[in-house]
Amino acid sequence: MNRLKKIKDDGWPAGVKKTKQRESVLAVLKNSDKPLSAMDIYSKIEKNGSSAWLSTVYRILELMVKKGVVIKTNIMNSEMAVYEFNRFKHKHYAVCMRCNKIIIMDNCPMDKFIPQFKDEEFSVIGHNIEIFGFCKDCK
Amino acid sequence: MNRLKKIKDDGWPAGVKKTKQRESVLAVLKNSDKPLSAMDIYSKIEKNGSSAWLSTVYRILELMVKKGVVIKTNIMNSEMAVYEFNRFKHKHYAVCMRCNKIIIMDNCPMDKFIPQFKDEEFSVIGHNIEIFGFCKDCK
DNA sequence: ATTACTGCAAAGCATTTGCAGACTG
DNA sequence: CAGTCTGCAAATGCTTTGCAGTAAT
Repeated sequence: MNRLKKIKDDGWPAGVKKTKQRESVLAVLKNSDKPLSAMDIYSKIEKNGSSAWLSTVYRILELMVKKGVVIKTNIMNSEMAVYEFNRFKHKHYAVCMRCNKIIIMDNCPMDKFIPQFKDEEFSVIGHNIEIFGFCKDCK
Repeated sequence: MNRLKKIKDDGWPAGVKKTKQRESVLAVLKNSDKPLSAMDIYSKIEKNGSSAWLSTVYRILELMVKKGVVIKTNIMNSEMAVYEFNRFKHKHYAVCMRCNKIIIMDNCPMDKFIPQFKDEEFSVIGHNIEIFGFCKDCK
């Protein structure tokens, strides 16, 4: 894995110029254990004393997703995408229907599951799973 | 189930006025075996010789979702929501990563699965599952 | 020096909202 | 006839794009 050094040992994607803004975005994502929206990332960068225009944040995120360093998701059909640092760990989230808290699920229902399709052949590459309900504070 | 007659025998939600536009929207959804976007629905209504302004379609969909007659989903993190008539059948979709074809999956990985959470209690209400890969025409 | 990246402004797209007139029960 | 729903227009919120100046290798 990682034989071609697509991602360098320090976690920086190969062939990508280092700039203050890019380092800020990646640092914010590395320091978070929850997925963040572009706006969240923008705010945290400002709070850290740095700066990066919102459109720049979007461009950086798009690049990092393409490089495989960052994962983009839409949680609970929200209109806002969230991004997280790719730690190459397989995981899923449970989302509280009242407070939107995100809880990491430790096991995966797809582990021993063979999907069955109606008529069609289909080669499975991956899956998204999202559980919803109420967290202990909300119910 | 349906003891309180929240949904009438003809499939119309109780206490909801019948209008030309609402009947058109629901008819389009009933006649489709795939989830449709608001725009799809709008186009199909026009094609049928009726009409309903796009914002009206959105308002009707929102109402029908609230009444439990329609299900809203965001497939493959697309920015566009899709809607389907609620046939009260539990199912999941597989989506082709190239042509976006939607294929219905016949079994559900959550059937015999007990989720485990890190630290937190969580009462599960439901789940979304989405499989992605390539359909037989695309690979 | 050359090429790529960012600030900034403005556009884009799906969806929502406000209002006055039209329609349903 | 009272109250709700719709057409229409305009606003919204997230995200993308174009361009000219700035910075990285």
